[in-house]
Amino acid sequence: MLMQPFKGISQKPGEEETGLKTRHYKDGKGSSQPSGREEMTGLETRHYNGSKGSQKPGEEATEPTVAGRKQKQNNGERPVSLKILADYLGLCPATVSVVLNNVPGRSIPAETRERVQAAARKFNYQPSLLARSLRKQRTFTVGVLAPELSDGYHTMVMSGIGDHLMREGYFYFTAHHRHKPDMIEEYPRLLLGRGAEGLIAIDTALAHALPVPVVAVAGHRKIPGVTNVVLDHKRAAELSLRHLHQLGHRQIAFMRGQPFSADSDDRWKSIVSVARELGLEIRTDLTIQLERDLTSPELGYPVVQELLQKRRRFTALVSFNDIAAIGAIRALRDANLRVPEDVSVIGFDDIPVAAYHNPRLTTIRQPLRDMGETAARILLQRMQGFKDYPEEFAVPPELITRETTAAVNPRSRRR
Amino acid sequence: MLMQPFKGISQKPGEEETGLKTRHYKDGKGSSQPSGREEMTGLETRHYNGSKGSQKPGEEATEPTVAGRKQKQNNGERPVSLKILADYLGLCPATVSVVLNNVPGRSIPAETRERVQAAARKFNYQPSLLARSLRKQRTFTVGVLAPELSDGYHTMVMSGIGDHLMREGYFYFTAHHRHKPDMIEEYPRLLLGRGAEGLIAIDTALAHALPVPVVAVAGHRKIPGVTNVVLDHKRAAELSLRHLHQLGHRQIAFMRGQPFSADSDDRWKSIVSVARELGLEIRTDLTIQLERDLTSPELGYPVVQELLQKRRRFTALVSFNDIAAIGAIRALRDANLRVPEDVSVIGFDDIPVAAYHNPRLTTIRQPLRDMGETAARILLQRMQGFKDYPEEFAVPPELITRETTAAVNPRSRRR
DNA sequence: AAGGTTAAGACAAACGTTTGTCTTGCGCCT
DNA sequence: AGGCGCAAGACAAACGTTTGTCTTAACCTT
Repeated sequence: MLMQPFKGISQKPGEEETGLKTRHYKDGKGSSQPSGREEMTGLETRHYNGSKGSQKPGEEATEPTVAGRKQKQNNGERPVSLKILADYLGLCPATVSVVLNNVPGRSIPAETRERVQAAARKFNYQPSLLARSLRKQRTFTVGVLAPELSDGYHTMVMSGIGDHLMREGYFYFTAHHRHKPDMIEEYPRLLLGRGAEGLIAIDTALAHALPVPVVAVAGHRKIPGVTNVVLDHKRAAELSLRHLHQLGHRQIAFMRGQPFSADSDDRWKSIVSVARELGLEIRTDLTIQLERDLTSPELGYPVVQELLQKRRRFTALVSFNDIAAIGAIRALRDANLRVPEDVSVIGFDDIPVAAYHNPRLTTIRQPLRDMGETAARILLQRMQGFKDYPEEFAVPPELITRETTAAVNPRSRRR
Repeated sequence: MLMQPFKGISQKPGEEETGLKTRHYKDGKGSSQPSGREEMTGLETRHYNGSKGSQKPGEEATEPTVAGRKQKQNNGERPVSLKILADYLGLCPATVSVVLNNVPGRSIPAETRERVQAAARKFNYQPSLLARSLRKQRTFTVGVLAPELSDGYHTMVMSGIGDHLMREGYFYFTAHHRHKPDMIEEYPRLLLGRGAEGLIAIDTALAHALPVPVVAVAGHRKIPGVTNVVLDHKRAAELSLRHLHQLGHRQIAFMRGQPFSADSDDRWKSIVSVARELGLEIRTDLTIQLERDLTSPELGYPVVQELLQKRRRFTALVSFNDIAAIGAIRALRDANLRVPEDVSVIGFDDIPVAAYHNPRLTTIRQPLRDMGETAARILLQRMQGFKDYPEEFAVPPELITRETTAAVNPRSRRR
């Protein structure tokens, strides 16, 4: 009993420890000789150089085992740690870490290097990012906050975010808040507690900046220190209004988004501004205002019904988004108006539904996936200390011409 | 200089330390008296009982500061830790931890308790889940693996998963693999390295079980040890076929899903079985096979065109899913067939698009959100050591009757 | 007054890493 | 032979918690 076999990795019964010549990393607990270093000097060759002879290369990996002193019931079977690996190799954990991370400036002979790497493979060593994060004060993790996970808009942005983050080796927590203010308040804190080094908030009424970099996508408010990735609404308005204008439309109805949201305010302001440039009149009796919940299915239906009851003449409708446009089209059809023959309708977003709808929806495409990627990119830059970021980052939209817009029809049976 | 003020939380210039009577938690570095404990006994009142007098309640919180010896450049501004809080309170971190976690069986006087809680609030203390996780070997984190983040099917499941997990106080990492085998192999390992205690894989061709509990949703393969949450395909087939049967349809075309997927195999087997029960014939010349990529937009279009060229008579089409159904309907219309007057079409999934489509799609609803919740529930149970779980968990579908199915039309101009 | 009990909280070890510093032996130089 | 430089790797201290054990003073009992 002068020398125990290395703790932590159990030997197969067949192979004795004699051939292994492992060396103990002194940790003062496992070895039975408290001050036995001197006695062991004979064995303490710095260079471990006998393993290959006694260990057949093709041999199966022996099962790693928990190293705990008290050896609590060994189900649970913890994954093999650096320490266990080091014990097995007769090295100190630090050295193993150095090898596995290719730390520059540390000289490790090729043989040791290979030995360590082979052992890591053999035991399928997976470093604990938890421990690493704690030590390095760096988690490579960010938090993503969205109102909803089942909504096409948000998930498309998330998809872009995910693409970029994973490409850069980051992982992310997702949390959804359903626009509940207390959750919007609480989750960022929780995410930071879990080590998120940055936060992306999609379509969220964030209250304030945080002690980590924050990037918003279509943020509801402008918050100092928070970069807001938004659509270039001016360009969007130009695309849709010019399109309709070129088709001959002069009497255009408009749908406004919910109030108190920077995003929908911006959209509206841009429309007003571009309409003025084009000499188009925005009539209040042709303007309808959407209620709060923008994801409700038949969003556009009732408001357009209401509009139709006014019996005002219009040849085109600019919808706040695609969902509302679809509801609007249904309302128009139910009133025996054809789209696009009698009324042209243009949507916004280009959600996946839009291309499938019958008729296919003409719309302004928000490059949502790009916006997500952009947000992730900016966040990572800011996390690397890049200070010179814009307060707002506008992404250009695209006009997708499909089937719901057409030239004004002189023979149309309008009201 | 006999006593320094507590390190780690900087005082406002105005308020002197005299009134604070903090007590040093002995850590051997900050205090200038290495063996000065005896000399300090006069100050070492166990009960901290003078702060209220000198600290006005309404007073703003002083800014916490990094405690590091070397006091590296103090931007970065680390969040306040248990140790800092303890130093401030003149307690030991362990005690603060005990109070903040309400550890049972430890006696802490109410006054101390309140003092600690007040300080935690004051400095907005947020425990490091990282450190906690490392210590407790418990992360309250799971991983969620999906092919895609922008797809309605997957995100609806994710939404259910997220709901349940957050409700139970868990957070989760999301990773998407786009069906790439190497990522399907790699991500689970990475997720475990980050401390995930369990894994949910949606629509994924997982290769093997893992050292943590795994639950699949619509898993491609049956893997021992992995609970698979699937739709009750038998019931689904009954719902759709009985529906069409009752409407008088006898000549029915079928669309099969991609091969080598357990999920689509099960669907098909159930259809065959139920058709037999109902005495419906499944004709091979009315059966079309879908290609691999099921999320491609116009999935159903070409295959139905091909079918139509055969000039076989059929009055109804059972589609593999909603997306394909929409493509199919377009193909039918382009061939001057009306839906549902000439051909009834029934979809599968009830994706959000389905209700918006024109005509609204009759379909079999997969309770995707429920399936996600169920998967999360099962996972959590298994993580708590619950062993008695089923290998497969079937969730019942629902028939959603909308506008694309109708009774067989005797005056139909069929081919 | 001695001993026992208990309340309050300190202490230390541990979780699994990383990193700055230190030790030791070896080879080389003059 | 003494000194130097360097290669190889050990050592120890952190990162921020939690938890089992230990200490101390006060209180209680007889």
